[in-house]
Amino acid sequence: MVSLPASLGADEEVIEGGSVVAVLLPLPLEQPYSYHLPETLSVTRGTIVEVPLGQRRLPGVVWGRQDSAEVSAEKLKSVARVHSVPAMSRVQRRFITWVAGYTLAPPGAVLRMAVSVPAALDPPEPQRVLTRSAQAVPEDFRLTEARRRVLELAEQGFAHPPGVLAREAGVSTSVVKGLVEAGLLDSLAQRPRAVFAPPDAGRCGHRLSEGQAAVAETLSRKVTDSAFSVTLLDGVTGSGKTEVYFEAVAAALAQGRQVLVLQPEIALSSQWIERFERRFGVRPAEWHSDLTPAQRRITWRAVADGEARVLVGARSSLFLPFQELGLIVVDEEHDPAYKQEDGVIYQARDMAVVRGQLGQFAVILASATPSLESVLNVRAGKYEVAHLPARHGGASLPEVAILDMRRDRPERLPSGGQSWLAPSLRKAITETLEQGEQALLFLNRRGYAPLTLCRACGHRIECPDCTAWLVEHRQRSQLQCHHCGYRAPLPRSCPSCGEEDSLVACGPGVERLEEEVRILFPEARHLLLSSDTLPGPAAAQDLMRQIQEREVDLIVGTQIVAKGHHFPWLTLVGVVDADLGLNGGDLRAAERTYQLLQQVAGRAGRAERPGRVLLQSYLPEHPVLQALQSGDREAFLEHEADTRERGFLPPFSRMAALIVSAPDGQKADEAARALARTAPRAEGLDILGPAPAPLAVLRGRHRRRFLVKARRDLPLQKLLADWRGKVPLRGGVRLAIDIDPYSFL
DNA sequence: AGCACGCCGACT
DNA sequence: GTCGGCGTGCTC
Repeated sequence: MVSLPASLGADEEVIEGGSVVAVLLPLPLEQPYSYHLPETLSVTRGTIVEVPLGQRRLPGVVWGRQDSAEVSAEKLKSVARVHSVPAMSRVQRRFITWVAGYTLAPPGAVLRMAVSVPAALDPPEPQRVLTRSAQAVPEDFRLTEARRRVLELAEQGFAHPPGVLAREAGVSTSVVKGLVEAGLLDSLAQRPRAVFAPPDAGRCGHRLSEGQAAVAETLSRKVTDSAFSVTLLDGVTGSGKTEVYFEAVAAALAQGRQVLVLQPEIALSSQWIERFERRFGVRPAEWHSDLTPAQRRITWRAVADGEARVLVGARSSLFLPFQELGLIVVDEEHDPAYKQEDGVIYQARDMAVVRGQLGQFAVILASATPSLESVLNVRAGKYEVAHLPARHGGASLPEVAILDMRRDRPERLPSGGQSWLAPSLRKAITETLEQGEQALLFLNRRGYAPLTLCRACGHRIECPDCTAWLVEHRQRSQLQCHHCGYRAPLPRSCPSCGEEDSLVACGPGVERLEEEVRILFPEARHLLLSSDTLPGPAAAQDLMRQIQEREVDLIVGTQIVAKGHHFPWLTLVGVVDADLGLNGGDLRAAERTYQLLQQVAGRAGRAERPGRVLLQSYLPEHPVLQALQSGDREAFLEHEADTRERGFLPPFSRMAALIVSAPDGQKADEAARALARTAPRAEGLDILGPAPAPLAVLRGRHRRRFLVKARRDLPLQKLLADWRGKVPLRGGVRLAIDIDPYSFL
C-alpha cells in the first residue's frame, strides 16, 4: 500500500491500477480521453503520463477518474507509462480549465501551452564523463602519440566529457572512443551541475529613497500576506519601479515561493536581466521564443522541479508548470504585446490576475502609463494602487511641445526630395548635436515607404495574399507584407502597366528618415533601430551599449526604442508622426498612442540633463496630443473613460470578435449569413456585422467579422458557445472567437 | 495537432 | 499503369 504524504489533499488521492482514467491530451480536443490504467501503475490527478493515440504516443495529464464506461471496452487503450516529472498542480489544472472556459478554446489547446516541451518530460540524458580506469596499459596495446596524450590528461585526475577530453588532447573523438572500448577509460554518469542557482534575496539591494522604500514595504507585505491581491505599481520612467518590485520578489523568495516576471518583449530586456543580477547575484531563468530547444527543455524542467526560483518571460511563460508560484509581476502592464492573437487568444495580463486568484497570491501590475482597464479597476476597488514619487535623483520630466505641421511645413531637401522634418525640429536637432548630446527621431513605421505607387497608371502595389500594401524595404531591395511575411524583389517596372521607372515611394518609414538624416546631418554618427535591422538580442544589446557610451549622436527608431532603456545623454526626442495610430476603428487607438508616445518621451532627459520632446502633428487639438503636452494624464484618462462609457465600450461592456474565414469570399459570405441568421438575441447584447474584416483577405483567407458587445452581467461565453454550436462549418470555413479583442484587423 | 484514408494529375 | 497532391475526419 502506498502511503500518502500529508500534504496531498483529497484531490491528490491515489488512483490505483485497474481503474479507468480521464486523460487530457495537448490537442485541440474539448474532452479528456479515457484510458485503462494498468495494474502496475498508480497515479494521481495531475500525473503526466504517456498514452497511445492512433499511431502515435503522446503525453497527457490525468484529469480524473472515469467512473462510467463512456467509451466502449474495445476502443479503450492503456496508459503506456508515467513520466518522471512532478504532477501538474491542482491550481495549474484549474487555471487551464478556467482559461479554456474564458477564451472558448478547447481545454486540450490550453494544455498544449503548458506541456509545450515534450522532451522535458523525461530526465535529461546524464552527462558522461571519462576518467582513467584502474587497468594498466596491456603489452599488446599500441600506445600511439594521440592515445598517450589522452591518457596523460585523464591521469591528471579531472573527469571530462568525451568531447572536451578530445579537444584538450588535440585528438579526434574516435581516439577517445577507442580508449573507452579498450577499458583504459571509465565512463561515469555525472549529475548535471545546477543551471539555475538560487537567487540571494538577502543581498544588499539598490539603495531606495524613503518614498520608494515605503512602496517596497507595501508590496512586500502583499506578498507575505499569502492572499490574492492585485496592486497597480504606478510610477513614471526612472522612478525606480523595477528596484521597488525587486523587494517584493525578495519577499516571495524568502517565503520559499517561485516568482514569475512577465515582460512584453523579453528578447530586448537585457538591461532588466543585468539589474536583476546586480540585486540577486544570479541571472533569472528566461522564457521566450528565441530559446534553443535545449534551453527550452532545461528551463521547462527546472520550473517543474522547482529549481528555477525566478523566471522572467514573455506571455507564454504564464503557462509554465510552476509548483509553488507566489508572485507574478506584470511589467509594462499596458503593453499590447500581452495580447496573444493566434491559437488560443488570451490577454496575459488579465490571465496573470486569474492565476493569482486561483493560487491565492499577490499580483503586481507595473507601468508608467497604466491601461484604462487597470486604472478603472483601482477606482472600482478591485485593485490597489501604489504610486511612486517622481523621478529618482531629482531629474525633471521632459518638456513636451506640439509642432503644428500645417504651419511648420518641412522644406525640400537640397536634392529636391521630400523632407519629413519640420524646420523647428531640424533646428532643435542641430542645437542638441552642437551641445554634444543625443537626439532620437521616433517613427513607428518599418521599412522605407509604406506604399509604392505607379506614376503612369496609379497602380498601388498590394500583397497577393492580403488586403494590404506592400512596404518597401530598400536596404534589402524588397517589397514586404507586414501581415503575412510575403516578400518579393523590388520591381523596376510597374506590375500593372509595365511602365519602366514609374514607381514612386509614398510616405516615410524609418529607412527613409535615416536617409534624410544622412543628408541633413552628415557629421552626426547615426543609427537605425528597427526590428528589421536587428538580427537578434545580442545585436540589440550591443547597439544599446553604443548609445549609452555616446558612440552615436542621432538615433532613428521604431517602437523598439520606446521600451525601458536608459540613455543618459539623450535630451531630444522628435516624434515624426504623432498622429500615426490615432486613426482606425481600434477602440484603444487613442490610449495606445498616448502610452507609446509617453514612453518614447520618457527616453529624454533622464539623469541631470533636462529633456525636450517635439511632436509633429496635423491634429494638434487632439486630446491625446494635448494630454501629452500638458502632462495631464488624469485628464486624458478621464476623457478616455468618458468616451468608452458613452460608446458602451469595454471595460463598460464586454466585447468579442468573431472572425469567419474561408479560402474564397463566397464561402465566407455564406457562413457569415448562416451565423447572422442564428445570432442570439438578448437585452443588453449588441451584435454588429457581418462585415468584411478590415484586412478583408489575410494570408489568402477571406474574412468576415462580427463584433459583439454585451452588458457585463450577461453570460457572454455561454451565448457565444451556443451560437457557435448552431452553425456547422464545412468546406474550409473557420471561425475564430476573440474575447476582449485588441486588434480590430 | 498528426496521421490515415481517399479521390484526381505527371511520371520512373 | 503507379506516385503523390493535400482535402476531410478521427484519434480513448
